[in-house]
Amino acid sequence: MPELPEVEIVVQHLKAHILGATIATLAIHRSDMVRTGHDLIPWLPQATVTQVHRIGKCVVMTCQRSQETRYLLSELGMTGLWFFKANLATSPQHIHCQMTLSGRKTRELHYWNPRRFGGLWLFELSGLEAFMQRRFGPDALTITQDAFCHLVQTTRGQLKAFFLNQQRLAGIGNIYANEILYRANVHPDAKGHQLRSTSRQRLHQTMQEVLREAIAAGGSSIRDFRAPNGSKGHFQEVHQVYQKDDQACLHGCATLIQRLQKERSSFFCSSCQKKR
DNA sequence: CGTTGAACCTGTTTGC
DNA sequence: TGCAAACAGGTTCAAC
Repeated sequence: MPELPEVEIVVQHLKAHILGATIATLAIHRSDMVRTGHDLIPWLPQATVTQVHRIGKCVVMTCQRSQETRYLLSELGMTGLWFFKANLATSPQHIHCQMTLSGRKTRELHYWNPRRFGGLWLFELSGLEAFMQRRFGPDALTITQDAFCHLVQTTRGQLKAFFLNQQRLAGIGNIYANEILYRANVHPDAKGHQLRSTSRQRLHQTMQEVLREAIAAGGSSIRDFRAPNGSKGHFQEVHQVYQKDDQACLHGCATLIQRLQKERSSFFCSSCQKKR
């Protein structure tokens, strides 16, 4: 479910509500959701959350106790969310981790994830750095135009696949890949290295515009996505192509939006989106 | 090294 | 109505 804008919303809410809070208790209901660092679970109680930030589509909470620092990284997968109240989770049996907190108004945190894609990782600094290096390319929201254009130029495959590959560029998923390519007038099957320089630059500009607008709108709530307080995002209301197959292109041409492939489909306008 | 496609899981929607 | 198949925003891993 959550791509960069949704994870950013989750991080904003966590920052506002639990920064400076101390973890009082921690309960793991499904230990297989903890992918790495089981030995660090007993360390967490009495640690204070000193930082919350986003890496690609992951949420990282920095935890401090005495002079030691550890990191709780969570990946949300397709259906994962953090909630401030257990009753915000529509199926309580899929809450896999619960914390109680002290020192702030918000006293609970619940990790809910019905499909169980994603999970929790507990790291020391070296482990976190190795994980980041292995998994993530530069962040889509902050990458410079030059660095982005270089990535595109060195991509032999289709641009849609490039956007989904987190090792090349971190943060974009299927919704935003489709929306960005449409707004930039670039065909999803266009080969990266065949794109003209102006198209590469426009793609970078459009990508960051779309991401910023989506964050400002609270993200996209297609079916499950909710912020930790239960509120929905609104960016789905202005999606132009995602799941709009057979609807008229909004650029004013008479073409209908097409859908390519059954799963993780590309949605695009064959008149407006060019392969170069 | 870069790219592709199947596998992983549960819940909801679609179609017969 | 009931059941099965198709599909959903995610990553991983093997194979090319």
